Amino acid sequence: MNKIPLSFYENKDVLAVAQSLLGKSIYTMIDDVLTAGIITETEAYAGKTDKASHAYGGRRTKRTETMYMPGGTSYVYFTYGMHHLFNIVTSVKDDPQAILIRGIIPSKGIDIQKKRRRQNGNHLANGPAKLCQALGITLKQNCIPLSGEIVWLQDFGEKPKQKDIIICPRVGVDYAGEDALLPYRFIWNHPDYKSAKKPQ
DNA sequence: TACACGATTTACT
DNA sequence: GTAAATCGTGTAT
Repeated sequence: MNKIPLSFYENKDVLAVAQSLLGKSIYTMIDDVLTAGIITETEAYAGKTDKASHAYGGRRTKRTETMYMPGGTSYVYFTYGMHHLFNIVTSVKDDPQAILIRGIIPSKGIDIQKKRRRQNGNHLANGPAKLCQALGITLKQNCIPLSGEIVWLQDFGEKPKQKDIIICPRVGVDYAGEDALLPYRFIWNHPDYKSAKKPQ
């Protein structure tokens, strides 16, 4: 059923994985409901040396401990007092790299996603907290393997052409100083996807 | 214990 | 364009 194996996430090149996630489908089976979407926007967080990363400097806390898990583990965290953000841990155990999923095109269970979001159209899941709400992701899905039956990715061979990939700096990481300028954000310039935060 | 703030979204001027 | 919403987490007392 095309499920992506854990070995895919064990790649130490987080930028390569972040870019190759564009076009993959993310599935969730939460509250007995199946929902899915095609990944159209990602951001890489490059571990201990990346000032924008929660694990910068090798920081280990109760929250960041998930980032030190082996590649293919989900990292969900809660922020702004109301939003959940979904990440995929990559690389090997104790190398805290992760990829933030920033946008999807809903593809399965769209009515459910609209109901969860109480929204329609292209505002449904074009942001990292929006897609968590649409897919039903909360802290309950933190630190679980993406090889299971709750959250997983599938590959149908769909992927953007190189010319349709926009690479630009990450969003909302001004606190990271010069690292805020790194080109670690990848957007699929797809006709059915309009990022809520356009580059430039 | 206390406090400042966030890998955001939404509503409002 | 700006501001409010809202609380877990990290770091300092």
